[in-house]
Amino acid sequence: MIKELQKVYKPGEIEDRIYKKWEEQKAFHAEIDSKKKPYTIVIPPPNVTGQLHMGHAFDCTLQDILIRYKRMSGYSALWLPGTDHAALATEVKIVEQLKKEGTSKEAMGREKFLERAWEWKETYADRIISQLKKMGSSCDWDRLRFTMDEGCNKAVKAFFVKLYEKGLIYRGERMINWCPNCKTSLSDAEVDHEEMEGHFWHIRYQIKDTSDWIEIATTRPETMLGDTAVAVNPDDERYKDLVGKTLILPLVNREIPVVADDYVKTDFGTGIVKITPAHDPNDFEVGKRHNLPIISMMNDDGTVSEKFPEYAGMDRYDARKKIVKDLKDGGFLVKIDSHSHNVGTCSRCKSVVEPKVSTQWFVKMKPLAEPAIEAVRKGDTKFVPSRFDKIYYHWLDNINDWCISRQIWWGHRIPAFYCDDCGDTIVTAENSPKCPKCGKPLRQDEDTLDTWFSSALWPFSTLGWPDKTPDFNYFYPTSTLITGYDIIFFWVIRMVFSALELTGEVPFNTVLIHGLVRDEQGRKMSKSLGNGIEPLEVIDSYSADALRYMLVSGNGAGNDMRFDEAKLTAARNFANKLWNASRYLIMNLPEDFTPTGLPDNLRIEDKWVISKLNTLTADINANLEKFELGIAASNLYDFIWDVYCDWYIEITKPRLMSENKADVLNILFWCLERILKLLHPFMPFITEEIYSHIHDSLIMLESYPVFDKKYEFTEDEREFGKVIEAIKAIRIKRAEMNVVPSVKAKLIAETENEKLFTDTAEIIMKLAYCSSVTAVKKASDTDGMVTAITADAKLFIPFGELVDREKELERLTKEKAKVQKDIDFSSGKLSNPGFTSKAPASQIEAEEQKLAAAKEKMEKILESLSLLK
RNA sequence: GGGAGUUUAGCUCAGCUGGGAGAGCAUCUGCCCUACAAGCAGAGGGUCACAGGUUCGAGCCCUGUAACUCCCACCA
Repeated sequence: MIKELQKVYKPGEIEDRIYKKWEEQKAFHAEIDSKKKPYTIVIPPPNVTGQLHMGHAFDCTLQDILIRYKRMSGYSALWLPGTDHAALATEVKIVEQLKKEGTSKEAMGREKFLERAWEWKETYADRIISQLKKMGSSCDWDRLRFTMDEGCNKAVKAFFVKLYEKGLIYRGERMINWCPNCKTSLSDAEVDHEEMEGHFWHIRYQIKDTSDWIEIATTRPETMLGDTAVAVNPDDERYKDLVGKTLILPLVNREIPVVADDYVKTDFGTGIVKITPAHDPNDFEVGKRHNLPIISMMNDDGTVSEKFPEYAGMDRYDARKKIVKDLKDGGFLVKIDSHSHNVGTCSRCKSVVEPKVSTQWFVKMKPLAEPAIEAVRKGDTKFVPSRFDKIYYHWLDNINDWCISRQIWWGHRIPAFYCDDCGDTIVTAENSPKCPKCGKPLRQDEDTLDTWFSSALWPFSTLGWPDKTPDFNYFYPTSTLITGYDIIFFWVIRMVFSALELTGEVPFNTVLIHGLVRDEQGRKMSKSLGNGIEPLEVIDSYSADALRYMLVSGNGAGNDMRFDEAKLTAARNFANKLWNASRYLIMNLPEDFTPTGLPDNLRIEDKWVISKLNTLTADINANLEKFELGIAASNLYDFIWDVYCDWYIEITKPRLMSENKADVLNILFWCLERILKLLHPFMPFITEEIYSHIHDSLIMLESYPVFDKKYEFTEDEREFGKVIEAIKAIRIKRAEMNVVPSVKAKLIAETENEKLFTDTAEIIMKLAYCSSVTAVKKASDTDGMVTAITADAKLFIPFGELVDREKELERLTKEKAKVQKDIDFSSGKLSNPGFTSKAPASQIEAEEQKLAAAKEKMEKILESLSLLK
């Protein structure tokens, strides 16, 4: 039953209704089906820290296009959704919120705090899910997951226990990044490096029992409290005698040795370095080599330790000021230079992080990294675009052990237990284990795991691992991972090495990398700049289809894209165009129309459009397979707007108004169906809505069109192209002479191809505003007529009185020159032995055809010129 | 200090394995032609950053230069 479309396209009401319909019919649900091949995408789980931004909108659009395409192409297509607990990021947000309420997590206690966190999670996860739905995401909501749900917890414990048992997880005292504000350790990846203007404080230390001094330079003078040595390069002639001497540390009066170490550069600073093993990773290494004591001068919150009563409890920066002042007063400060240097900051709270020696849990990375490098090298996992494998390799080649323990509450508690009686450490997946020796209850480690420890398992923990579930067996490994280049090293590498370790397979075959969405000035969208654009607001004013189309069209894979209001308008207009084109056909269809497919006797213009649509179908499929979604999107735009609407619909108008229109209706119907299906992954809502007016079934569950040889009409396509060329030539002529469309004129077409022009006379009349078309081999009585020239025809129009002979002469001369250039170019190419001997035959043939066409055109121009004179 | 990306029409950007430069917006001209003025028909506008090289042929491949952007890195 055919149902009319409303006159005005109103996406708002349509989109919500359509989404509900999909959900009600369980259209997103993927079944295990042995007759189908699986295609799996796991969503990069958005953090439950807030709502979705434009980057998420981009990310989920790409995923939805691919999953809809694959679903329609006969795969059992699973898009598995979920959210990430985002341990530290979320905890920081909640702590902020508590602060506003005048309380703190310490005041609340762990249990109450976690209750609060779960409430937070519910709120934000719901919001994120509803936003994903707004975008049209066809996720299998029956399989919705969360990184801290039961299944993920089980996977995390299994992972931890396995690595521990293999000796790949260990606990130890190492130099780590410490955030004094969040009061937790951080991994290297969670530290941002910022260039900051700072100072170089030159301080002098006295050599014991002498009146000699040495001068050192430091950017962090407060750490001198923890100095346990001073180092020089062993090859530095200047300080040869100094090695082995003892110095008196100013203010503290501690005696410290001078040691020789290669780490010190002779050409930087004074060539003498203060060594503070507790507060600098390099110094820590130096300290190890020289057996230096580690003296920590700072508390976990960034205040000075009680060991230094003068400064105890002072914030690190206040202490710095006072220490500098005291050094100055004591005559120890030589000078202060300006110096810009890189400072590590906490990626969550932006505080300056402190290197700190601390007992933490680590993953030994080298043995895990090697197979991960190998997997990409072998091509088991491919990056698209391929250049991104460099980031991947670079990170893995230089990887250090991964600090996984965090001193926060929101997250997976580390499955390690300690017996206070016998001092044993037990790592187990059990919930309340007893000490195997003394049988006493054990104390669980207070710390939680880095959030990436659980997201590393996402592609398989969500499918049931560690159990061999039917889902896991069928849908794993997943097919394509889609994510931004900014989290390759956070997430992608961790998924690859954990998958290889735990499942023995790569987690996905392809990683499709996309860029960032920037604002209209090209800046990164961020909260602090306030330049973020809300996807929901865009959807309200332009529709989700338009947003999706805007995000995906015309941008190169892996490149950043600029948010562009004009592009959004264009996308909205495109949707509107499709709406109206569909509405036009539907209103011409009888209510009881039943399509009978393409008729047997197709006209040349029908074959033209069918053949072009067939080629488009091939191109779209090919581009989607290559992940060239942007190209596929613009291919569709061009075909729908230009070929289908502006040409074919216009061409068929006369036939549609005639008595015998069953054939043309069927052809138009066939084209529209195919167009809607091809476009559906890109603009799911509008295509589904239109489809519902011509069919009872869901378009999203129909088959995706594929190229079919029987719809290929190369010859007719080319022939009809000549008619189009003639129509364009006449239109140009009329435009030049300012003849309005309402003024029709007789047309005489002088051509070798009379039949073509006779057969298409009606079309030419309509589109080139003619009252009649006469095709002849040789025209007579054309004196004073206007001529439009194509390679295949000379077109005469009786606008003699409108012709300015001078102008016409000028125009023809110009065109002659242009065609002459073509002839020169082509014949030059063809007479070049290099070209004719080396170029492919098809290329040469094409060039010959071009030359012939240009020559024919030239003849006609010359003829017209001679008539004018 | 290493690495990557970008540089194409006034603006924002496409351009797949090398075969006479494209789109949208903007500008100009003319159109309500019974789907669409969120539209239709036309027009103008580019030494494809620069310099070399490879090739019969380069926006595309190679080398170098410049500008901008980003990522990584423990020079105190």
